[in-house]
Amino acid sequence: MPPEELPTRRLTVLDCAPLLSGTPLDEAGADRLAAALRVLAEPARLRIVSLIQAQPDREACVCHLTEVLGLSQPTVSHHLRVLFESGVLARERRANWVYYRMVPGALAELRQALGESGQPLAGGVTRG
Amino acid sequence: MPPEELPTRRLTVLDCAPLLSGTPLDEAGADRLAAALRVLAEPARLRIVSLIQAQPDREACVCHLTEVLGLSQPTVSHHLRVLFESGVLARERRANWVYYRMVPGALAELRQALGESGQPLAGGVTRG
DNA sequence: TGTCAATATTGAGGAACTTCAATGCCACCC
DNA sequence: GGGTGGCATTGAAGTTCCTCAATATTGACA
Repeated sequence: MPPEELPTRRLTVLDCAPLLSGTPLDEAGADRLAAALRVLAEPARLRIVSLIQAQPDREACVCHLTEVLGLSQPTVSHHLRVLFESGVLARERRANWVYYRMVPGALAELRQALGESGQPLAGGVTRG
Repeated sequence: MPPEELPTRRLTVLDCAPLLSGTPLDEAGADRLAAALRVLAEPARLRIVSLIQAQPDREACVCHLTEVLGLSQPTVSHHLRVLFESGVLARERRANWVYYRMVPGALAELRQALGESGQPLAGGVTRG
């Protein structure tokens, strides 16, 4: 296995119409959006993203995350890989350590796909 | 562990207060948010929400959804149950048919949890 | 070159989930 | 009341996913 870093794959959620727009999702669009949501629909991965954002410099190394999460190092590495390959996190090696940080705009894409489309529905103003 | 500036000794998990300055998710919060995301992280359920929202009157009965989705009736019923019990959909029986429609604000809650522009993953989702 | 620390990968066990056939339940109509 | 149509539930098969032990890989350093 070559020691190269995997290329960052960006989310392609926005190729489909927002969830609450007038045009329904086709099968392919639903599959893509579901895959993007599945990346975050996991407690350990949510905590990883949250922990990274909570750092003063908005980045964290694997050892720190492993310590805080209380999971084994391979498990944390697995989740980081999922987050990296889905385009949520970026990584950079410095000496012995690998630092992960958020990819700007990755979550905003998901929020838009969930219906941030100017539709009046989700504003919560239509109550009673 | 990576080198830190001052103090020289590594902080333990309980000591690392400065590293967690942005109120990261605790375990329970991560579980709740992951459960809420898991409800939508499924192509069939995404299509159901999308199809309902695409109806002129913003509601659909099971038979119509079953027809469009190309899934068996028990499978569609199962997904509708998941969406209903998680608070995404509401249902109402009229004669022989059961109509499902969106619960206003259900998705807005999720979008907020994903970080309404700049505050990612803060706050909580109350539905499990 | 050899050793050590940090991270990645592999493989397996087990839990959770999707799906459908079969069946049960409920409302309507004769 | 009996029959029918629409929907819900049950049970099982197959798949996906999380997790960890074991192992491999990489970079730093003597």
